[in-house]
Amino acid sequence: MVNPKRYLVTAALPYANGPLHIGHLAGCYLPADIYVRFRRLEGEEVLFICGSDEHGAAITLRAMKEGISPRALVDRYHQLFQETFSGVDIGFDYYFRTSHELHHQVARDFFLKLYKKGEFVEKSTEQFYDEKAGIFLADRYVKGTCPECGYPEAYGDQCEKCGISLSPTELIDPVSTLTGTRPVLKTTKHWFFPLQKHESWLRKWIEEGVLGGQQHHWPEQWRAHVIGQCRSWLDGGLRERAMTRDLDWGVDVPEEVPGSAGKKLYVWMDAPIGYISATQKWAEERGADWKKWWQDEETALIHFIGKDNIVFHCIIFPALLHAHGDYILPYNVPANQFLNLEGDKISTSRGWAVWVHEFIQEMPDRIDELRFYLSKIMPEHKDSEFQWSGFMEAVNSDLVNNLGNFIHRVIHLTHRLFGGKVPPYDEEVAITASRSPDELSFWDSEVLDLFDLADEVRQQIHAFEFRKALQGILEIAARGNQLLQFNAPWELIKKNRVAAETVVHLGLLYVDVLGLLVHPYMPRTAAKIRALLNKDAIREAGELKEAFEILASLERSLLVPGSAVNPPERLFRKVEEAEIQHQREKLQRSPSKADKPEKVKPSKAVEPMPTIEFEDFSRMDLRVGTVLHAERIQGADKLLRLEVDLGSEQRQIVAGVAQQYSPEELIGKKVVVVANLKPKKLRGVESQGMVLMAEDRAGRLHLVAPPAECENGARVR
RNA sequence: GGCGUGGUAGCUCAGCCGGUUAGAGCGCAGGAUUCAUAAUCCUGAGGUCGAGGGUUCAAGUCCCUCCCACGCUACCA
Repeated sequence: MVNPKRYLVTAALPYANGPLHIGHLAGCYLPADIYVRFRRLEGEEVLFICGSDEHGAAITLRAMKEGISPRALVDRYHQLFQETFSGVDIGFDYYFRTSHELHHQVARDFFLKLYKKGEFVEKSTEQFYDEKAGIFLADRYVKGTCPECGYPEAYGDQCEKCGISLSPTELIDPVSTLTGTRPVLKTTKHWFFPLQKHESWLRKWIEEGVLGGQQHHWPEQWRAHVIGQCRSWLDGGLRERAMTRDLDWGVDVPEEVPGSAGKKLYVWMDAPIGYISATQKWAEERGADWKKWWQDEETALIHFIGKDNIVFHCIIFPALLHAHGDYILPYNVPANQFLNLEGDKISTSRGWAVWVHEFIQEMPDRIDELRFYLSKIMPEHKDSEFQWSGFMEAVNSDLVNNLGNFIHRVIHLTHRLFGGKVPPYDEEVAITASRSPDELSFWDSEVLDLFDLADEVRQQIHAFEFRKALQGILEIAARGNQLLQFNAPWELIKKNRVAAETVVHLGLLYVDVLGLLVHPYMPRTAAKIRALLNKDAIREAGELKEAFEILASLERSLLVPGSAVNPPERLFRKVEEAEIQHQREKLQRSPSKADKPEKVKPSKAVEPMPTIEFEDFSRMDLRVGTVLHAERIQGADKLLRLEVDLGSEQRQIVAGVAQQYSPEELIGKKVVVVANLKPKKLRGVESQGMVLMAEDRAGRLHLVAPPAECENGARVR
């Protein structure tokens, strides 16, 4: 493709279990919105799609906590999202939701097609099952004590205290969060998508931009961290991934698939299909064609996301789309990094965030200012930080002093010197160049200068460099200020009226161009600028393209001499210290500090564990053994494979002590072994027991050594 | 632990394929100016380019090691 005919732009589907914060906005919604608006100003055909992601275990869990149905929870956030987006002028063409019946249908069809093509592998695995509730438990439904740090509220997929990722079977004393009962392991069947089968074409597509022998896109236009992340996945070897779950809230696995009862699509398969279903819904409502957006090679699909989503949008979803066969693949995935807040990570659970819906309520007249500041600090290539003092500085110096004041200045001069009418311009009269007070210039070269500056902005947007483009816009305003400063039309008019007229006309031209360029970032401000100049409201229908053509042709100005200009109006108001102080205090009042689970150092005292019955203890079969053989396990830097003599038998045991003990050190050592522990595979090697270790203050492990006189197989009790 | 991205003036960041005294904006200091929302314009001070090695006539810019931040991922039974 390489030269797209139209653009299908998506922004990550927000997950309906919490409100939106500024990080979400800066991460993908704002850049997507800016991109879409800019492309439309250039007359391109664009469709902008998004919607609420409403399935998954976390939503059921959250709903249960609040004592409401998942439906009610999802409805609440869907509503809030829509209000929030429209409150900050994120202008989706269609905002859908994955709980909608049409989406279910589309997702099921998608799955069924892959199933029929034989793209899945069926596999049975053991998973925790809640006998009381009668359902299988997703990882997050299982809670227990973290084997790493002893935190008693760890989830089956991760401990929120120490951050280690877990599998539910690793938890000590696992408990179902649904019923509080102890879950049992049970076999369940799932459909897996073998990503490894797609590795070679994925690599070519990502690294060279080549798909099916054709140049699909230019990889150098993709961000470094996006490609890097993908390469890291590819190099690490792709694996099969389960595409289904045992859940009761989500998209059903199609009934045509045998054994589908009770199975739902994995949310990460379900959600991106939402982009497709949303497009279909949009098309259905206005009798448009959705296929050209998803099936025409000349459509550029662009996913705006945060960096945590890269693998899904660059590897898994494209692989699914490709396997399906009917769809185009993303043209670019401009993922942003993360936005921090006042020195700390934004955290929904800790309440360390600036909520967008609250901002809208508290500062309803500062929406453009928020969009501006977030654009200015957008984490395009690395994490960045939102600071209220930064917000104040940016608004006051960039918007009030530079941009706002310049526009006000020009409009004011037009009224003061020329009775509020656009003055004529003279191509022959010499004026001082805006670029330097020592250079003479003329109309043509000044117009072309302006054109060049604006064109630079254009190119930056095309390259997804929204910060640079914004800088370029501010530079245009600064250039405008220089033009006025160097020529001083308020003085010049006394000696050379024609020159003064030309300078002010040029100033108005700057204002007009700024009005257009600023629109994607600050649509409200752009509307005010248009109104000042008495121009039609921006309809995002090629206005910029037209303006560029006129400027480049030098045949006429964008403004008609003699036409009226409205009286100056303030575009921006300074932010006072008190305003941001209020916001800072609000942030400090958040539950954040108190609740923040501190990262535990290994030296931390181990908390006492609950009392157990004697029988609980006696169920353990502890034996004395001798290490006969020890060796490293390939690809594992913490694991050793041990062969231990337990008297009556030899066992293979995997121990995570490679960093403290070398294999040689262990051979011949007497150890205490838990002999009746259920075997488990670690790094592909089965471990038939566990060697007891004591942990010292630094977290290092030491063998628990039985007395030398005990023989192998002796019981420990 | 592995991988990825980043670590450049007080702050926010540019610096592509290595090449003269390392740049911009904000902030700060001095000056000019008064048409404008005490705005603008000019000038200036400020950096051993995360640390340490190496390659080269020449290195923020390439290579190695290490440290820090963030993300992804994984095997401490």
